[in-house]
Amino acid sequence: MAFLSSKAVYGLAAMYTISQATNARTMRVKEIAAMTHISHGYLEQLLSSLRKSNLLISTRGAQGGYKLARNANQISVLEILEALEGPFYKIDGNLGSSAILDYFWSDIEDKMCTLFDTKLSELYRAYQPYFYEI
Amino acid sequence: MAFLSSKAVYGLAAMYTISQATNARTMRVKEIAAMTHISHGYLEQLLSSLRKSNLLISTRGAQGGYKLARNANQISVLEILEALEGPFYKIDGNLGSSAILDYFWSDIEDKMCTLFDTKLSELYRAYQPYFYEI
DNA sequence: CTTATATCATAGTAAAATACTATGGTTACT
DNA sequence: AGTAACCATAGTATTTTACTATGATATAAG
Repeated sequence: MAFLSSKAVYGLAAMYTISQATNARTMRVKEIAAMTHISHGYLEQLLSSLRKSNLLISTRGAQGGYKLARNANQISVLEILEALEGPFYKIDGNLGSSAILDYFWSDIEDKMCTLFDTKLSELYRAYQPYFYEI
Repeated sequence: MAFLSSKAVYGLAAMYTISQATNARTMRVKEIAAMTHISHGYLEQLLSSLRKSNLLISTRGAQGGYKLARNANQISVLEILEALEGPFYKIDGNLGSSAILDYFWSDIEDKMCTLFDTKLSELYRAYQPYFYEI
């Protein structure tokens, strides 16, 4: 049971890569693809979705590319996931439902959102310490 | 983005229904299907998976049916989900990976497991209070 | 003004997963 | 023997996934 598609993992990898660009310079799809090992054509589609969700700004033509639309501390992982896979929801309707289970699932839904409420800028800070423990 | 399939929701609904049976009596698929509004044929498949994962015990023939294999306080929601959808994992391989993001995703994986580490017996107790608040 | 370099938009597609239905077999109580 | 249940497997329409392919459009540089 994969709880995420590669789209989500790719998307976060791309966003993280762009967020690490020096001086917030624009990065070309080709560069991002090389760094993340995501296929160029597919990556273009993902970045396009992220742009349409106002998480990225693009410049066309030579010397063009992508950069973050907002500061990395104002973009959450949840926003990235939802931009690529649509808003979080359990499943359609109240399948096999009972009131108790409806409360349980809606509680899970809330906690899932909380789980992914991490800002792009926090990733490096939060997980960097692990490197020194090994 | 549905973070769960109907299989998981159906499966928990069925397990919860069985757990609520008086005196731990066996319940027929037909009964469970009627109570949960899950198609009889499909439900049979789900219950079969749950039995193969040692969460249910079945009796064949007339007066047969299903009952919990263990006490409801020894069966977690996570076990039910994994019985139906296979073990939790992010996605295959290290797609678009960086060390930072690998740590992030494995952290998420742990937290997801914690999230679903609720026992069947706790569902009623944990969510019952909400009924009095409305 | 042309050319090279980018993104942008859309269509197609193979493979897998989902959510079932259908059919017949096996077991066990009466 | 008959009937009521679970058991096992196969089939299937629909949707999603993870791409590839093609060409259009915009912009900077020469």
